[in-house]
Amino acid sequence: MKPAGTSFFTTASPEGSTHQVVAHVRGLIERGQLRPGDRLPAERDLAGQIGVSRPTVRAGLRALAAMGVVQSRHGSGTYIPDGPPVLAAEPLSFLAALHGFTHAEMYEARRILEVGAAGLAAERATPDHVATLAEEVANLFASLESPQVFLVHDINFHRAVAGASGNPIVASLVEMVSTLYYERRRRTAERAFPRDLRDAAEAHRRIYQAVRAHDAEAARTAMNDHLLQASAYQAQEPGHANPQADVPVEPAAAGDSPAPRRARRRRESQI
Amino acid sequence: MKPAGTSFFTTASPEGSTHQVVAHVRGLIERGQLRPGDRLPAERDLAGQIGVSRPTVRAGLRALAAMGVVQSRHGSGTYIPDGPPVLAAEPLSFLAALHGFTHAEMYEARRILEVGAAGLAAERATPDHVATLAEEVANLFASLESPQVFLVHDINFHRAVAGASGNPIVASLVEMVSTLYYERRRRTAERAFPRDLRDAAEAHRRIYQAVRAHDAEAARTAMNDHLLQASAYQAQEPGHANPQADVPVEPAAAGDSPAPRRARRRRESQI
DNA sequence: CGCCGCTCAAAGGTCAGACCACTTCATTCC
DNA sequence: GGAATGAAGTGGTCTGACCTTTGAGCGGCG
Repeated sequence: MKPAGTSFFTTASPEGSTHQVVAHVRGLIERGQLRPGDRLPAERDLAGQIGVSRPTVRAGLRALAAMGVVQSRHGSGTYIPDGPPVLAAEPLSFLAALHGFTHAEMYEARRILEVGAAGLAAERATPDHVATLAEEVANLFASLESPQVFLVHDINFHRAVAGASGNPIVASLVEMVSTLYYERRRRTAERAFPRDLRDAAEAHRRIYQAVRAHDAEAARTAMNDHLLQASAYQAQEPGHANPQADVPVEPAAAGDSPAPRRARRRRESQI
Repeated sequence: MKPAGTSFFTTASPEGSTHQVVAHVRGLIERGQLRPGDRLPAERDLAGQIGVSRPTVRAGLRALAAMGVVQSRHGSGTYIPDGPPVLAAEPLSFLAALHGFTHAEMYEARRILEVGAAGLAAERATPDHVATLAEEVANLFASLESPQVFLVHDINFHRAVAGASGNPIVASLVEMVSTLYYERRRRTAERAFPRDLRDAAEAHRRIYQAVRAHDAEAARTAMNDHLLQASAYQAQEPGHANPQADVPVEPAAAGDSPAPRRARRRRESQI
């Protein structure tokens, strides 16, 4: 039996030592010693404070960075992001790739969130919010000739609605889900006809009017109709026109994949 | 190999070397070589494949683990979680701590999601789903005397509704948001009166009936009413009766001398 | 006097090698 | 045949070093 000298009471913590780092940072946040925009102590200092080595600190910070809690700047330090609350979209993106989420499902999730947000926005939008929405509607009508610019204001409008909901959690969720297909929309937007853009602009205007009138039910309906139509429009788009062509190639010849044996098929992927 | 020093464009990657690891794993996932339940190559092998050192691989895997994409088991390997898609709740929890999300906001976000999920469930629930819901309703009525057991079935019921929506993204979001206050509910549940539990069980039964009848509008309304009432019930609860006690005293806390040890006495601010 | 460029400390990023802790499974011994 | 035992294999952590980037201070040049 090897005595293993260093195991006196080192790993006495219930969880991994790296978890201590996350917990420590969490503690700093919860007791208000660390707020958005602040800089964390240097890794070497943090290691001394917590009582672990720097690699362990780095592991914890890496995890926090992946969650979007912190953000490292090479040569400068590690900071807590400033600005409005943001949830990282990458986890959802991975989940989509892993489980083969469909476009329809993503649009549906977005619809639920944005319809709810629109309802809240109608109930609580401040004059400032209303003004922002009005401006973006105007921008939409002003950019019917330029799909790329139109898309920017489209995104801005939906973001503004989420912001007008007054609920930062809802806004974060909307943003996270929306991020998933902005990339895709950027491609389809190029082929949009001005007439379609005009229809979309009109739909946004109806949403805006309902919010301005503080008519929650109308706002919800308008947002729902708008997203249903947008979903249908995207569904008939080419690009992913392989409804059942889900056979993902699988280079069976290559024998360099020793691990997975079974060849179960899964649903269409690609987010 | 590389004599370090001035890179002769070795690191052809635009981003940090650790990002390569994440991208590599993502590639494996997207080309179907890595699916839920599979085990990733060992860290040492992965390091060789990608061409980076093990610490770098570990950093990337740590990030993926924080996102919930992978899951390490000491001594066994790193796996891709099996089962239904799950979004990590920790990022949202940190965001709540950082920006001081209120309970009302969280309940509101949950309400939006679950009301939408209930509507979808009413449209698409299979007989199996309906049966599961019926069973959980029965369990609720059977556990009116035991708040702890009641809570378990309460959670199960809402999870089942989310699952019956047929949309895994919505289910993931519901789960993520719900996780935030299960902890809290566990504490308040202890003080619940049987009469309150009976009311709650009745509310669940109404939701179930609407889903079984495939009446989406009724399901939405029933879920909305239920969550509004639950929110009001929690709002009048004591426990977090420190509305403005979020001033975390002064940092007079003696420095962290050697090791924090078991200082589990942390204040559970919101959550 | 003032602006520009240089220098250097600080901080994050990466690498290398080693050892420990845990799992797993095949072997061996009752 | 079943249980104890041992050896690989794998993630977890540590030590220590070096590089790259950043940013601010400082000195030279105009």
